[in-house]
Amino acid sequence: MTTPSFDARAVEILRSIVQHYILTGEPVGSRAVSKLSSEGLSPASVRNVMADLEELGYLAQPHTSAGRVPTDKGYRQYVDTVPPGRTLPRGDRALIDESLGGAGGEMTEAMEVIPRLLSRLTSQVGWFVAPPIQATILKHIEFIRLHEHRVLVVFVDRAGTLTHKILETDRDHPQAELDRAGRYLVDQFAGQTLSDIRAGLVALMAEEKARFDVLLKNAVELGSGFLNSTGPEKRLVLEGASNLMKHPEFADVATMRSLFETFEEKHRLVSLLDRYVDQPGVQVFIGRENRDPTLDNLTLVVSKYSLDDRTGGTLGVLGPTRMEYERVVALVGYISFLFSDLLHRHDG
Amino acid sequence: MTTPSFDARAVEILRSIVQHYILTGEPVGSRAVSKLSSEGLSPASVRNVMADLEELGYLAQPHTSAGRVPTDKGYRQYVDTVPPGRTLPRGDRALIDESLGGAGGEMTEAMEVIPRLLSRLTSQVGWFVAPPIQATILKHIEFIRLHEHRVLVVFVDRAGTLTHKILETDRDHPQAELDRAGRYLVDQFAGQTLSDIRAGLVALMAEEKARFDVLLKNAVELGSGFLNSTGPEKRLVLEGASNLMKHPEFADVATMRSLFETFEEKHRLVSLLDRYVDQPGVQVFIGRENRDPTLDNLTLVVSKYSLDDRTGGTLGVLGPTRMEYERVVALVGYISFLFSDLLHRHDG
DNA sequence: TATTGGCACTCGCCGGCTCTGAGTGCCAAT
DNA sequence: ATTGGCACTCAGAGCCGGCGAGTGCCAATA
Repeated sequence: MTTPSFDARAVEILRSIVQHYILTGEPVGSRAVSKLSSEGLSPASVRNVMADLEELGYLAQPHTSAGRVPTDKGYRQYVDTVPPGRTLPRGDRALIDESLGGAGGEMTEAMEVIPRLLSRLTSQVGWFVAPPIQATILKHIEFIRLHEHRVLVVFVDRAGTLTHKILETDRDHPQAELDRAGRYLVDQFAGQTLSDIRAGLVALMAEEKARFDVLLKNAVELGSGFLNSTGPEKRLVLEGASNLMKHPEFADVATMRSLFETFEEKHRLVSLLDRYVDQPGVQVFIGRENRDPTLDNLTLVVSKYSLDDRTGGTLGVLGPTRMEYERVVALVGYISFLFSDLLHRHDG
Repeated sequence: MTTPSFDARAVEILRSIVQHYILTGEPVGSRAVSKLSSEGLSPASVRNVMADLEELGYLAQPHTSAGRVPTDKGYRQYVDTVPPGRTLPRGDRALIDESLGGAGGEMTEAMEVIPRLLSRLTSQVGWFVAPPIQATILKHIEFIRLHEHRVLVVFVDRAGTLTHKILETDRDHPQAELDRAGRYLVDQFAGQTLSDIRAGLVALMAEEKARFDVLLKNAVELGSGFLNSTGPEKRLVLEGASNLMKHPEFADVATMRSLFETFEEKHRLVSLLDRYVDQPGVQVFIGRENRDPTLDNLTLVVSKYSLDDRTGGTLGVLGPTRMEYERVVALVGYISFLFSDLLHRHDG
């Protein structure tokens, strides 16, 4: 008994099988590989190699009398060896340039446009995660009186993210006072991150209270009220979930349902996706490689975009493990590059 | 041959069948009805009545050897004759009061809280449509400079709806100028509806241009820029779509998919739901009664909430035709009542 | 020694068959 | 008018057998 080999020919055959399977969705038999593969190998030879590949865990058989299907490990090998070069089709590139051409690199806009774009191009789920709110840099803050004890806080950061929140206040603040408070905070803190501002506010409040004039005191109180209630995360936008139902691998309603339930719990997804914000380049997580069991049959393609040296967010695609890896990776990479560029160009 | 009868007993039997079917989801046979029904009728007698009810279109048989199932018409009869009284369970009411108790009757908040509440209570799709933007009354408008030619407009109406939009401008406006423009518009137009404001702006612009000072001119231009691009509708929020997959009637993936695609085209749904904004009370549209073919197997429960005498929006539930009509109608009615009340109380 | 043609074998899928049981429609008896 | 009785219908589950794609293995080959 010899140990199974994983030589150049095996790699080539694996590549051929993965490509064919991605294309058709049908298990690939030795006959098909023999015809497709450039090297003129007979089905019997191919079978030997395939048996080895299966033993090594790159392929699996749905059942004895069927062809082979790539495993997660098989896909992994494939994406790792595929040249990361210029694999972006012309048409795709044109569409992206057009869609993002009019955009000005603001987060508010990107959160709508980018997931939709990704979803359309790939027929899968496109997603976008905005940077965490603590990392954003104050551009503008505004307090608007709603009723006696309720104030609407509108916060805009330098990247064009819009956040808002309703604050319950102890006493009634007239609008004029709120306007002054907003202006004071902007004068004092514009250009700083929320965590800096939080620190600054704490420092101010630690100073002897008597020295505060009423205005300053109110501004500080309202500001810290906003900061202390970070609120539920609305940083994630998903688009095209129904696309997943097109794919035969999700014919099972039960799987589908648990997947959609996951989509509805956005905060869980956000914390999953935030893990990848520090890695450069386009990352691919295939099937089980995602730690989450609901994503077992899915591949996550992630790319970070950068806001400045320290911070950024992520965007990408979620789809069945059987996806057009080369194209999707190229798409996600290009879009995140373009968006980072937009952000930097307008960051003045 | 006699014409089929639809007397009191038939009504009673129909009611019994509908209730039983709602409960179990299984076709109901004559034996079951005979046991359940208060009148001690034998299965054979019940069969006669059921045959009549089928002939009249209130019932249908999935196949010859199965029990009966209510048709849309059968459900219609049922909801029309069910007493609209106090059918709201204690627990439901408590949960609603608690969830809405902390709320202040602002649209921004309602758009999050209400659909989720409806979805949780019914295990179906909860939805909420904000009033059309033209009907809202200006409370606050704010222009924030993003870059040379891009301005973020934030608009808040009296009911607490927050709208925003990015505007491309011909020239660069410094922030100070934008602040003045915002203040001018608020001073001039606060308390008016957008359509009034539009008319007012047109009137102002019609006046001899020379008489404008620069400030006023800019304010008017920016304001009308905002008004003229109403933008895509984000008035609708849906929650709990995955709940529908729980119901066996949607085991078919194809149906499911076209339904979810409909959910993603929100503007289409909005225009569907806006039709019902003028009718008072809770309305129920069963199956085909919704003109839309994708909603053939679904029931839409709608209630208007009122913002003021003239305007309001709608909220409700979407679920399979087999739903707990009494409870859902009571829920939707109570929530819309409570929310209208909140709106009026805070409208000062 | 690597490759290949041949061949027996496996097994999912499909169509057809039967059996079962729930439920019906109808009729004659009450 | 109601009801017991009875023949009838039909979906669904379970079983069989044929088919065909694809495999593993082995002996023949270059």
